[in-house]
Amino acid sequence: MLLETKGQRTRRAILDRAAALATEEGLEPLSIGRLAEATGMSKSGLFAHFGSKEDLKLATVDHAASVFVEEVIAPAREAPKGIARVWALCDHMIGYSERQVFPGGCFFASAAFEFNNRPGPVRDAIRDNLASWLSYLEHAVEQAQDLGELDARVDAGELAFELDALAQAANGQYQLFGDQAVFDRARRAIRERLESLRKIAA
Amino acid sequence: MLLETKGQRTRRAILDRAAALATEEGLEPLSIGRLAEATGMSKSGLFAHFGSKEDLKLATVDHAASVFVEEVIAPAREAPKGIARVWALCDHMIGYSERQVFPGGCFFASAAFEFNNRPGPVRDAIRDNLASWLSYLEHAVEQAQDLGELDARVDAGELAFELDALAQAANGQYQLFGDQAVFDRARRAIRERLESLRKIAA
DNA sequence: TGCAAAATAGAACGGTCGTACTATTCTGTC
DNA sequence: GACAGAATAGTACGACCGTTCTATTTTGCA
Repeated sequence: MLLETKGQRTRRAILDRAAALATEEGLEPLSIGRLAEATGMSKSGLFAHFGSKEDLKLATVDHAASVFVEEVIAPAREAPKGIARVWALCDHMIGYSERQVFPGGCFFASAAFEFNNRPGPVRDAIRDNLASWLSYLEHAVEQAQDLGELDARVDAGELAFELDALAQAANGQYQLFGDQAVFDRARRAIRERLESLRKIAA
Repeated sequence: MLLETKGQRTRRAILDRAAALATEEGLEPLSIGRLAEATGMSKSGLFAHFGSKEDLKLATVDHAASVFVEEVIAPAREAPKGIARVWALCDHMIGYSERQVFPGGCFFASAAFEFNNRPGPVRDAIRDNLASWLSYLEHAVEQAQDLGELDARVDAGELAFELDALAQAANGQYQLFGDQAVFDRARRAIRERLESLRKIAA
């Protein structure tokens, strides 16, 4: 038996397309028929991989989460703990938006706004993923503070909020205005904010 | 003849509901039937006010823009030019989100993400409104610099980007997490950023 | 190579969508 | 108070939605 059965391979291919299309057209309005057409499958053949559209949406969110980890979290983990890692997280977050890993920008930014006010498991999954990102960023800030690299008087949650806000704004404005300069703008703002809080080694 | 004919009154009531519902359900998926039900009208009766759904969407965006001006721009214009007005713009922007002028948060934040990748007049209208907000904020920053209240070495566009990012993040996170503390968080970050750039009167 | 099981396709369902057409009710002016 | 025109309602249409059921093809191990 191969490492991956054919069904699993197809399923992953579907979810890849689904996550991509969801950032362009939205997760809810992305129809089974549209997705089947985009993957060259029949509606029912595709549908059989998921019990329902709700399941498809949930699986798409999960898939996008693993892409995010792969593209942002994992590479940043290679940077040393401290300011370097905080910076790496922000930089890779912006890079993931800039490189258009998803054609419509950050999957979770789009999905969060779409499901803001639609209670249910899909919204919960999106919320949990974003909360987890924010708390990971906050944790990295705390590490930098514990290492004496960052001013410990600033609230870690507050700083994480600010850094994420800048990265998110770059993502959103690039999608809307199409000007890549926003990425530099966000990077510079983040770098300057971090520098302003850097502690000289005692 | 009255100042406003009955048709105009109805039309405005429809657009009020449409803008509100759009922030909850989205502008595209908000159907004519759904909106008719919400306003107690028949589908066709409502539809007759707009030649097409596209027209309805465009009218809704215009209506939301006038609400935004009324709730954010106009009150901020009462603050004196300079740092005070920059602060007032941000503070009212956050307040407009906090008070839930639209039940699903800032109309343009939701709409921008929804129409990011859907070319057409609706996307253009949303983009133009957001561009106009950003340039107005930038202009206020420039005024504060010209008045010698703000460090003139910082790029006005860059600072406007940062301030807007913080306000937008508060809007987004509140919608998703429901914790009002993000508004204080954004206000504090904005206030501290402005204070760090305040120039002592020469 | 054969064969059960997995994967995919086809056709059909009730429901809702945006829209067009026609009929009815309401408004405001003379 | 009548009457033209505006405002609203009723009905119907084709298209697509998610989903179900049944048939067909493909897969991978015995």
